[in-house]
Amino acid sequence: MKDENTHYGVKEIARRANVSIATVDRVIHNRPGVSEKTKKKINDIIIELDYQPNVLASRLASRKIISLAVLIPRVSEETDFWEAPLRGVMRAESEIKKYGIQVLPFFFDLNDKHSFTEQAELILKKEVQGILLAPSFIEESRQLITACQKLKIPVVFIDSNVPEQDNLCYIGPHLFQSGYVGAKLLTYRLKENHKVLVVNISKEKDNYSYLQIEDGFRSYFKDHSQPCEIIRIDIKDTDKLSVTKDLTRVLFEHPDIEAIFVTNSRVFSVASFLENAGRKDISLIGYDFLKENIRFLKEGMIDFLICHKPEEQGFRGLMALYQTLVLGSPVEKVHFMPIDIITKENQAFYQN
Amino acid sequence: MKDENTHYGVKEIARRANVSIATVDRVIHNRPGVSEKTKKKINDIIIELDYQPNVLASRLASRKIISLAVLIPRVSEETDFWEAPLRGVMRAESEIKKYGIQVLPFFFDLNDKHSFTEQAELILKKEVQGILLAPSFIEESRQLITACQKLKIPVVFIDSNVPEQDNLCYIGPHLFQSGYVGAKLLTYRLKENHKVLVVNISKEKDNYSYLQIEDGFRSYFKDHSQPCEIIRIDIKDTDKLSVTKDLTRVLFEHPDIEAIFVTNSRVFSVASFLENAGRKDISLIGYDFLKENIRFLKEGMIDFLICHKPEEQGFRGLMALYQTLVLGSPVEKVHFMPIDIITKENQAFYQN
DNA sequence: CTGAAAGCGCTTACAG
DNA sequence: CTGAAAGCGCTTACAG
Repeated sequence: MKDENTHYGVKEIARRANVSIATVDRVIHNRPGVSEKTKKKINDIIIELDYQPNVLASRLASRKIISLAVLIPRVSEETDFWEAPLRGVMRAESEIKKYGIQVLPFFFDLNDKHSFTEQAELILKKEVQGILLAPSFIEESRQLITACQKLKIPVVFIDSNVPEQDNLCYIGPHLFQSGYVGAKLLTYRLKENHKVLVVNISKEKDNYSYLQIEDGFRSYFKDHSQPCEIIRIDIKDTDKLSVTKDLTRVLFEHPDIEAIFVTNSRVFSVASFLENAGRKDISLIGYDFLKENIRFLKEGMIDFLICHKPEEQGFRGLMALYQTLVLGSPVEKVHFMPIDIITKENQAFYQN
Repeated sequence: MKDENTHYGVKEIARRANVSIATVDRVIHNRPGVSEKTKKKINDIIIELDYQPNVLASRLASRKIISLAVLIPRVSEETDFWEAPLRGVMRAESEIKKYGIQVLPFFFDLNDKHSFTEQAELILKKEVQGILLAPSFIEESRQLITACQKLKIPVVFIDSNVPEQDNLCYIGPHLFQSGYVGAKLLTYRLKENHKVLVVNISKEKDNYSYLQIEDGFRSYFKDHSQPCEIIRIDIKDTDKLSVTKDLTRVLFEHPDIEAIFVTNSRVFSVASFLENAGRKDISLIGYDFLKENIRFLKEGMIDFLICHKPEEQGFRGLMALYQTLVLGSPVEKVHFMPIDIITKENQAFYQN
């Protein structure tokens, strides 16, 4: 019953090379203590036979546990966004723990750079084999990555990218294009005066993600030479009071604003404001599949949510580490997530 | 180094039950030849220890190959829709073939019921352990499923469901809601007279899928008591001539139609017609991420495509079989796919 | 009805 | 620099 599927194993390689399988094993894993000559002989046979290691057997025999660190923002009362990537990570872990893989989660505070550095140091002490990272703080992330480079620890980015960095890969949104899509959706809701407001609500001064989003947003109008007046506002504090105060002011100055585009997941606080202000005439678009956002989406206060599959980012991020570390197969350097459009009507079936 | 992760195996069960591991194995797999007494004893220990079998070891030791049949429509020149599910199936196979799983693909002709029955019989002869099925022909599918029930072969449906059938699960769209979303999207493009055309292009008389879609589509307007005149047309042949003829007629009778909703993936032929007829003023919505559709989407002839992740349907469908057959873990009876909204702007990042 | 033993394709000490 | 042997947690004949 030998079909074309005949796979040769270490035994056959050893037989052909006239060595023991222990030596074959050494060559396969690049372990020292093999003469160049036998090494070459074995490698040639490996190529000739197109040897594919049996991951099952390998993981079964090796009682080593591979530890992967995950460093992402802590879920705060302010937003439950980071629940989703964590869920994805956990799902990945439960799928691959049978291969002896263990996940060590670390969390930092999005309002505190120091907590990031702190956790990063903790990770380095743990001697993990790979890291999944949300590089929210660019400089601090750069430092961590430099350290990992020296230790040859692969790092995967999710949610946002730090370009020109020697990481394993990035799995997340194409922010520019995402803003572009946002603009397109917004045009569906424009009526006469074509005046829109872009809102960025964030305490973090160093988060440049929204710049790319806003860039894409503005580009849409440029590309389509649509006459559209864009007002913008930065709300530097995330609490209800600040949001209310700032929005009240801008809407007083520009009562003819037709639509609002929020560059991140805090669109719910704008929705809440509009609801209280009785401005249901203003269309609203923002980001992310948060519980609060969905509530306003269902109520009709939010017209569209754009979403980049945060759960899948976590899942795929961890699987990318697994792929290099265990399977030794290559991973794509950049993997953009889809730009999902969520409305009241299709939200029930959305998969993060 | 014994943390809470201590997992007991067959050896420990055997030791505690004072039997050999062969007997434990018999009980685990419900194989005959064990006295009720020892069976009970072993089962009790299994429960007490919360025994989790090691799939790796199990698949490694068992040299049995599990064969799964896939029965889906053949990719025709008319449409490449079924490429995607097949791709998903292949991707699943390459992930799990290391567990000794083999996929046997079978194809039928969507214009020929007989070819379905023929292939179904071939599958039954092959003695496969599971079937992934696109139940395009309802009666014929029912027959196949009845046969599988007797043989205790699990069957997974994708793309469309056959309700009240004892299959393992359904993985596919919620058609009603999908039509509902289509209607919502269409309203974005409506201007004055609110007159829309619903087009169903299909040779198959027995495909009821579009009825559910149309139902959802109409329900949207009912729910929102929007004044909207809905014209409908059935185009019974898929060739260009028929489509042109029928559409020319209906647009002559109703020159004030503002938007067209096509209930399936043949929206490209309507787009092609509109382009040639110079009716770029008419908005167009349809289904599926086909090459031709994307071309028209990019050109702006199609406004929205709705898509239900056909590749993922194939992938998940096969994985569902793997889950029951190999892992023995339960699968959800119905798994609805997201209702994805594709526009010119986000199409580049869409993942089928 | 039950068990001893070999084997799946690897890895891991240990010995030389 | 290299090999013989035991073992990972199961399954599979085979023998009784």
